[in-house]
This record gives sequence, structure tokens and C-alpha cells, in this order.
Amino acid sequence: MESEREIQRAPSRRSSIRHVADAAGVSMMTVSRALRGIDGVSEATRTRIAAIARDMGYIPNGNARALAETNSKLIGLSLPNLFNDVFADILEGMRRTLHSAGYSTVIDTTDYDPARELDWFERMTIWRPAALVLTGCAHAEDLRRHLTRTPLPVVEIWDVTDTPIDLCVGCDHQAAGLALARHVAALGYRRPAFVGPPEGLDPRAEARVAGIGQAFADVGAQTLHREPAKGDHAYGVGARGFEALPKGAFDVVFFHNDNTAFGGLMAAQAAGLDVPDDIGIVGFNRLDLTRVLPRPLTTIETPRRQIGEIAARHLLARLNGLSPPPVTTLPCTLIPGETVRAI
Amino acid sequence: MESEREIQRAPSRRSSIRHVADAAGVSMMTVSRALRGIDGVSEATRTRIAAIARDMGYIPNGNARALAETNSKLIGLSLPNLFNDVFADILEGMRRTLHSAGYSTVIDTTDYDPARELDWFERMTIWRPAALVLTGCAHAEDLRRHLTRTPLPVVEIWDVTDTPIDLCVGCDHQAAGLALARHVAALGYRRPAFVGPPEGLDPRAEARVAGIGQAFADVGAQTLHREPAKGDHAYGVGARGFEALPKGAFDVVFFHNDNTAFGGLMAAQAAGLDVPDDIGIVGFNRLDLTRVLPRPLTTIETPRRQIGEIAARHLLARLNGLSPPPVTTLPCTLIPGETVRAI
DNA sequence: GCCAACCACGTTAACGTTAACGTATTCGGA
DNA sequence: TCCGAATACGTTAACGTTAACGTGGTTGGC
Repeated sequence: MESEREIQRAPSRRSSIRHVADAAGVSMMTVSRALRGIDGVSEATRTRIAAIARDMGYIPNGNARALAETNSKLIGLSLPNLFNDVFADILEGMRRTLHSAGYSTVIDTTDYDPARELDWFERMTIWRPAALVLTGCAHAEDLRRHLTRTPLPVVEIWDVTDTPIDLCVGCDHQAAGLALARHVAALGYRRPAFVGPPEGLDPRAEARVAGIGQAFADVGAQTLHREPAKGDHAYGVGARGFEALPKGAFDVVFFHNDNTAFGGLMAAQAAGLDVPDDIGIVGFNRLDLTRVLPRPLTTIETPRRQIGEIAARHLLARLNGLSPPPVTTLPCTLIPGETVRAI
Repeated sequence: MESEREIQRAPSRRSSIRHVADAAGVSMMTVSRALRGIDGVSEATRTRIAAIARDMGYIPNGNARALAETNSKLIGLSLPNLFNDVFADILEGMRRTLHSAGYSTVIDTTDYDPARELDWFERMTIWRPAALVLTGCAHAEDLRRHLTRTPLPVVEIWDVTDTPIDLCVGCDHQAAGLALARHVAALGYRRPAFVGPPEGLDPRAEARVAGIGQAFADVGAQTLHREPAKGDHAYGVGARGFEALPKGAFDVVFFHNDNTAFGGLMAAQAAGLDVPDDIGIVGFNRLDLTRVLPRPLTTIETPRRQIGEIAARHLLARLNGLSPPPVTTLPCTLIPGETVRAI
């Protein structure tokens, strides 16, 4: 006796192209052509078939289509995580554009782990995607070899590099760090610190630190101190990192991003320090959070949405047999803010 | 003459199960069984085939497999957006669990638009996914009809309902609003307002408002005022919404979530109001942001990660022919905070 | 009035995999 | 010594679609 709790759901009403063809009294090929909007079908037949297909609830089988066409309309996307507005912005920019061209995105996250990125590649390739998109330009050697060999279009986003695998759309984080820090150094700050992820975790941190360090080296300031911090969330990383800094040793603290900077801001406030009178605080990215702060955060705006859109456009061009520029570097915009001041 | 800029990438080294079979001197079926770990192959043959497949760089074709098995290892996931830690948390909870069972997730966003959710369904079904997961329990009538008829497992997450389509895992937002507001009302507050999305956009807002309103009605307080607010980002919504409230008309303001509440907090501060001395501020969800505020935000913690994990586990059970409970309601935890006080 | 071109469709053979069923070989037991 | 069962494979026929290549009928030009 069957369990009473066994849930019986409606049986599949499978309808293939053949069923539609039989109902319409034409061949399968005519249905295929009609539904895909391909030449060789009279307008009358096309509308008749479309109506029949709709009535029958026909849904094309993407797997069969991908098999016959030898690749699918899926695009694999690898991001470090989704707990960051940066990646949500980039993703949204890409998704819209790709979507309107009939592609679907399959996302996976790596948590900045190169091994997981390689794993992603292997699992994604199974679906014979139309293209692969990945974050940053630093990859495990194995993965890089695979990506170089694959016939698929590959897009690296967010970072830029001189040696792209295929296409690359991003911004120059070192140049952004440099521009941001030059602005701060010009105000008179000379004892800088950086709070962010430990070395080797996020390649963007390395680039930003390099840029910031250079700006201060150029004016003969104290060497940039790097304070590594870890934690469950960016806010805590910023707060803990700030608290770990030796008191009074620095006149300005750069943070890896705006969330971290906000954590630092709260820690400074808790320590009874005035920003910017006692210490300067500088973020990165210009996230929405910074737009409601009573004292606007000094930061630099990264064109995330635009990176996503342009990456998607270049990718579509590539899929259509064109040759978009291999590397596209988008400019960042300095937001002076009020968490640093002339000293 | 071909364009110099034409990028030539490595040609496809297509290797199918047949190539592996030929190289190993066995039939395709043996390779298929060996690689999938299915009985009927000797251990010696299995390791030999595995080695050959690896050397040849063989990658199984998921589309062909899905076609032969009549459904794929993809799971379609519909979320309102990704600019919200809530959905990132839920997604991360599900992803890990599904992933380790060999499933990949295909995400799409709807921006709270029922029409886009229907569109998602139609585009997703093309891939013959193993299951569908969608946010909330309110859907367009068309979509609901489709979902009821489909033989696929369907999971509704985040909200709960008495009439699930199939499975449902979430928390009771009305009960959470009630618990949260009872705590606030018990402190003596009697003139409440709510700032959040306009009516009809986010069903969770309706539920929370209902709960909050009831708590105050129960103590004979002033009727809950609802202030609709829109904007590019949650922080701005909160700030603009707070500013739009008639001055002095309310003693406590509930916000739709913590991001919005933070915007309101900043607006209150900008208006020279002390929180909680001049006005109470209450959030929802307990996002990470609230963990670094100098004065902890009064809010209620929603078990997002857990919802994702349990939803994934129930879904896997369902896919394995078991019958997990149709509806699972997870409890929320009141965080008293310090942005309200006894008055 | 003939032929070329074109239009609107049809046929055939993949695409790569797996479910279902078939078949040698070995082995233990009566 | 023979048989049934288990083991380790192999064969066949889908799964649903599309690319490539037909084919019959109409049209237009000279």
C-alpha cells in the first residue's frame, strides 16, 4: 500500500516539436524554422504554427537544441561572492544585456579560492556554455592553461591586465589607488595606513595598495602601513582592523572598500576620534551606503554597472564573429568627500 | 585577405564518450557506467577508463546527458534582486547544499515584477531543470497555474503560506513584525510609523505592516502610519521616507529593513534628532551593517542562511523520491538593540 | 514555350548520452 | 556434470532538435 503522504503531482504533458508538426500537418523542420523565425516558411504557415504551439503549451528543449547546435545559450559566470554590491552591480549590468540577446547566466561563487575557480570551470564546461566570464585576471596556472586552450570566448572582468586570456573589461585598481591617494597626499597627509584583506587573498587589494603606496612614496611620506584583517563580514573587518592600528601612528587610514571603511568609521567614533579632525578615513568603490552618510566618505567611484554592460556587449560581439578590443579600461571618478581635509 | 585583428583561438578538441571507448577498447556504455560510478564494471576497467578519460581531457556533455535522462542537473532560481544581503544569504545557503549534490543553480532576478517572474519560468523551463525555486508565495495567476501543473518540484522560499504550490521554507513575516512591534509597544511607544516600499510591490512589506499594526492596535495606540518611499537604493529610500514624515507626529519609526533603517537613522541625525531620546528607530532582518553601529539597531533576525540550507535539503529529499514537509516555518529572533528605549 | 531562379517546404543524418535489454564467461553447489 | 546465478560487459533504440541537402511547384524573362 502506498504511503498516503506520497505527493502526486501532475504528469508531464510532454510536447515535442513532433507533436506540433503532426498537429499542424507539416514537417518538424518547418516547425523548427517557424518558431525560430528562420526564412523558408510562409507568413501564413508561421502564424498558424505559432498559434498551435502556444495552444499545445509547447516548450522547446534547450538541451536538445544545445546538442544539435553543439553549444548552448548559457553563459558561465564566476564571482568571488554575492555579499558585495560590487559584484551585484557588475552582474546586473551583464545580465540585462545578455538576457535580451537570449542568453541565460549560470553563476557560481569562489570565495577568492583559486581551487574553487578551477572546480567551477570543470563543472561549467559540462554544459557546453556559449562563453565563460570570470572575475579578475589572476587564476590558478591549471585554469589559465585550460582557458587559453578552450575555443570558447572568455571574458575577464573587474581587473585589467596586459595579458588577457581573450577579452578583458575592467578598471585599473592600481591607477585608482594612485589617484585617490594623490588627492589625499596633496591635502598634507603623510602617515598613511591601509586596512584590508591579508596579502594574497584579493588581487585588487594588492593593486590598490601599490597605487596608494606609490602616491605617498612620491611625496616622501612615511611608508604605507598595511594592516591585514579578517572577519565574517566587511564591516567587522574594517572595525577590527582599525582597532588593531597602533594609536596615533597614522593620520589617514585607507580601507579596501566602502563597507570596510564604514566599519572603520564606526570604530573611530567609538574610540572618541573625530573624522577628519583627528584622523582621515578613505574608502573605495563609492557604494550606495556612502550616499546617506552625514559626512560624505572620501572614496573613488568604480564603474561597476558599466563594466558589466560593456563586458556583455563585447562578449555578444565576439559571439557574433566580430573582434571587440581585447582590453577595455574604464575610468574611475574621485569623490573628494569630507572624511579627509587639508592639514 | 583576412583581417589581421581576427582572433584565432585554439580549435575544439572534441572528445566524446566514443573516443574514450575506442581508446580503451570497450563499448560506450562501459565508459558511461565507469565514469558515473555505476555497477557492472570491474574495478580494474573502471580505473583504466578513468585514467584514459582524464588524459584525453574528456568532459561529459551535460546537454546530451540531460536529453537522454529527460531532465537536467540544473536548478532554476528566481530572486527579486541581488542588491540585498537577504537574498545573497539565502542563495549562499542553497547553493552550497545543492552544489555538493551535483546540481548547478541558474539564477535570475525579477525586480519584484510578476511579469518578469512569468518570463523567468518560460525561459527556465527550456532547460528542463530538475527543480524550480522562487522567492515568496505571491505569484501572477498565470504562473501559479503553470507551477501547479508542472511535474517539477517547486520550492517557495523566504515567505510562508497555507497553500504552498509544492514545498515552502521561510519565516512568518507578519508574526515577526508582530513580535518586534510588541516589544516596542511594551516600552511605551504609541505613535508608530512605517517607512518602506509602496503598497503592492513587496509582499513582505504587507505582512510586516500587518503584524506591526496589530501590535499597536492591541494596545490601543495611534493607527500605524505607512509612508511609501522609492529610490535607487534602500539607504536613500529610508532617508527620503523619514524626511517625508510630518515632524513630531510619531514617536517610533519602523523600517522595512535594516538598510532602510540606516538611511532613516542618518536622516534623523541630519535633522538634529537624537535616537532613541527624540525618536525610536526599528529595522528588520539584522544585517551585518547593524553589527558595527555604535548604538545597536533594534531589529529582528531572520534566519536567511538556514532557510536556504533547509530549502535545499528538502528539495534534495524531494528529488530522491521522499516526501519532506510541505511547509517549514523558521523562527525569527528579536534583537532588542538600543534605538528604542522605555518611555 | 522553355529554362532558370526562387519559394516553401520535406528527408536524412547527425549531436552525445543513457535506459533497457541481450550475451558471453565464470563459479559455486547439488 | 550440469544448471542457475552472478559478473562484466555489449547492442539497440531512444531523448528532441537542427544542419545540410533535397524536391516539387510557381513565376518571370526572352
